[in-house]
Amino acid sequence: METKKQEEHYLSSLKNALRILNSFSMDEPEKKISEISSSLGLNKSTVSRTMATLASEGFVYKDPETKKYRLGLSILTLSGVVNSSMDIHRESQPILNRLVETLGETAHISVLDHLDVIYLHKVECNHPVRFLTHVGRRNPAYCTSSGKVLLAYSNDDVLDRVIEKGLNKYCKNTITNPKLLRAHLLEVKKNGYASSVEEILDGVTSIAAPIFDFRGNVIAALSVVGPKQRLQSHKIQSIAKKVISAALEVSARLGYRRR
Amino acid sequence: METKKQEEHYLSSLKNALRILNSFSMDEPEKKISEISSSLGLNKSTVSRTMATLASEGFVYKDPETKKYRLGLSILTLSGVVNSSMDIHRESQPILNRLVETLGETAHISVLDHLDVIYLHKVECNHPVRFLTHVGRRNPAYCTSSGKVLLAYSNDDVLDRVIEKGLNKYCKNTITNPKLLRAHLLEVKKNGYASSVEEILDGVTSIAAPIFDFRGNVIAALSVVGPKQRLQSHKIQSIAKKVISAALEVSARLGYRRR
DNA sequence: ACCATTGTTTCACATAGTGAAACAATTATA
DNA sequence: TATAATTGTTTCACTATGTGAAACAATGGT
Repeated sequence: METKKQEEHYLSSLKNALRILNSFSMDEPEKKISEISSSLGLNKSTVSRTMATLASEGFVYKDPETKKYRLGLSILTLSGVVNSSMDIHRESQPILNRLVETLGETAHISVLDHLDVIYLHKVECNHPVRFLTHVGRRNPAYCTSSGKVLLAYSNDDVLDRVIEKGLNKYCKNTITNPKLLRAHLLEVKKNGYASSVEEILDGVTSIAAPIFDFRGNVIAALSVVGPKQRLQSHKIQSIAKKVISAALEVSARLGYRRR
Repeated sequence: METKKQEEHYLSSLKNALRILNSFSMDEPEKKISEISSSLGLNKSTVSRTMATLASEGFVYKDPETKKYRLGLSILTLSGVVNSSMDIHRESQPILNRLVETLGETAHISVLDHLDVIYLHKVECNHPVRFLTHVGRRNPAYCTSSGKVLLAYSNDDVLDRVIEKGLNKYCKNTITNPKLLRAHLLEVKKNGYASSVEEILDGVTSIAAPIFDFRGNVIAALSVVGPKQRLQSHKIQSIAKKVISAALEVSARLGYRRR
């Protein structure tokens, strides 16, 4: 008991429950008790009681047909609280709307969470061909335009940790060489925007620019995403200009004053 | 026969944590340990340990500036799973977009959760004057158009429980008489739509129609909301027609075949 | 500087959560 | 239809775990 670290005094039954919740994903949106039990290495009865408690507060829902559990509406209610209590969510809405209208492509706001980018907000375009991004989605930072912007402007140790964790080749243009990545991010910071053409997914291009808070810190990125065919290479510069100015508009609304 | 016994099997530390999470709201998006402790009647140390565990899995986040806790990004990630695993969310998107464009008002998809309506999905209009609804919001069912639609098509015992819980006069036109409410809901079912003019909030009008699944059950409502001045009484019928047909389109996409 | 307020950690204790196994309830197979 | 197999819930005994009071830290306000 003496040598145990401080982090170990987490409440284990709660920790179990949260791990169970976090194990739900797009690929596995519904699960049976036994599946959860074996995949997380928890006793059947523990899982059973945990799920019953989670259900009692609306965090999961037991489908009466399939008898599988899915995430419940309390999650949705809480996500509404998260969104509406975020200044950036509110302030970016009209600017994103306008940008989507002029460019005809989907726009996002995203932030860095650990080593990933996570999408906070999304305004979809009307094009029939769209992508399967969604609010809350995580992507590796080093192969998305928004992630690269956020890395470019964050502390060096974040980048160090990203590199230490390893650079996977997701797609043909993914930067997997640490040196090249460092050089590329310096370039991104110099240009004030990042672009990503087939670095994470075939045929997908994105362009991102930083959003600053009142202190001049980069707190988020604004990006547009679309198929390579529509966001062609020779258009990237002019689109980037629009993305940068939209991001600056959001920054201004958050109290940022350009020097 | 099972309800009472099961309550004793709930994991209390988990239940505490979930109650804490559910206590976050639009009005109280951030809280200190002591506030949580006193408002929920939990010991300081219990709350402290619970929050630490919640933070370790990203369910809350401690603002380093204010030292207050707010809901974390895991919530957003999970809400993305909830949304994307819902057929209705995906299928309604283009239809809502079109409706918002033609009517110029905000549209929602909502469902019944216990005795409340809860908004699953929202497409906002471009009007500068909008309402503070948000995805995940709960409203009493009996004084919103979508709630009335959902009540009109659900089992009698749901309505009984709503009435038993009491009909509060939220606004000048709120129906607080049980008999009148029952009669009104029969009318709603006959017409195939519901309207609500200043039943929940001053100056707010909404119009809703039911969405059916492949079995012909009503599983959600589609509604438009706007200021009384724009959604004037004499226009309601014609707007309702459009709302009904949009709702039927969504129903068709979910496999509903009109008989 | 002081006291007031809040958050974290310690500690002893009793409760509350655990796992194995029994029991139900389904579902699959013969 | 019977039988086996799989899965979910409940029981039960045990002790690990979460709890509250109080001590300790860390701030903040006056």
